[in-house]
Amino acid sequence: MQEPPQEPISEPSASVIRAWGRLIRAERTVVGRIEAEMKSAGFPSLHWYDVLLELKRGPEGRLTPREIEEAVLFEQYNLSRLLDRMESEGLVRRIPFPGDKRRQLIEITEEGKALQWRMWSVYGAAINRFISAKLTDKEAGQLSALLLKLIQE
Amino acid sequence: MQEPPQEPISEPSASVIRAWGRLIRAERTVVGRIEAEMKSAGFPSLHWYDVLLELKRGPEGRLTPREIEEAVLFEQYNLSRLLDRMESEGLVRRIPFPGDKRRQLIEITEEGKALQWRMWSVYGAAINRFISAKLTDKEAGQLSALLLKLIQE
DNA sequence: CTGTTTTTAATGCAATTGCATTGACATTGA
DNA sequence: TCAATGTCAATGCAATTGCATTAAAAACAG
Repeated sequence: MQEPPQEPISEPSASVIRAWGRLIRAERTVVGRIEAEMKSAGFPSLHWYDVLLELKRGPEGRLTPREIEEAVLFEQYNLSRLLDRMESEGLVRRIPFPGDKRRQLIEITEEGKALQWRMWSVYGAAINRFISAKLTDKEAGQLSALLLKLIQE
Repeated sequence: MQEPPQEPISEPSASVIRAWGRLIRAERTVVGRIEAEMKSAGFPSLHWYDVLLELKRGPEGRLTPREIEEAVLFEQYNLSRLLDRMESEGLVRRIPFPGDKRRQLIEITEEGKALQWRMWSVYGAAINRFISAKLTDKEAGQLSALLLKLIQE
């Protein structure tokens, strides 16, 4: 078996590799802890919260699925089905998009707003416990700035 | 409907909330980009890579499932099934744990080592493109230090 | 010892996610 | 105008993940 000629690989630096590993690990750790709190308080997952919050912030509590998708970085098909479930729980409703029959508007219901509010009391407390307790405000600012660089472009 | 008396909620600070949002978003963004590269190069997901790398580092290329679990933060049942799939691809094998019939040792095969190596050439390049290109080494070090604080305790 | 508790890994079944495709409509360009 | 292309959302089906439980073995307590 003949190996194809190998490109010379320029290794990422040790500090970059370490940062990458920590990013993965920190995300899993903190999400895991917070999700566990949400679940034990009887709430659905943070994905539901993300959608509810985006909608609540949107004009008249409405966004198109595309807009939600971009805001929360879900796959189109996953969002489509998540909205099915949320609609069947009465948290959102689908309404026609004026002037374009392909699109639709997702509107948060009063029940949806109420759930977002109730979830926040647990979610905010969890963020305090798992983030505020670990970082000063200044450090949080530094972290934000660094992560922003990763997101950009 | 009578609301139960509400605890006074101490809101997380704006900078903490922003850092938290960015952590989620940065992780999704970078994982998404890197996973896409791995997939288009015909490789399995990074979860497979994580397991292969841990095993390769372990003594004689062997670890117990518990050890892997702790290293990569997967759920026990997910790891159990992931190992099934990896075993059926010939990447790892399960061998008895001497002196404890509950446990087992997972051993990476030559094929597993080869796959880890081939994946790294793509993975490392992706890390370069999506992280090294965005952060200096110094910034990567700062990021690591901040994320470490989140993981600890 | 022997019964109880704990640890380790697997598994049945439900829920979710991923992949590929489809259907409906809108937009573009000759 | 109308064919070709692009956009938006849904869906069939496979793969994976989550949840609850189980089985087997080890550790522990009296």
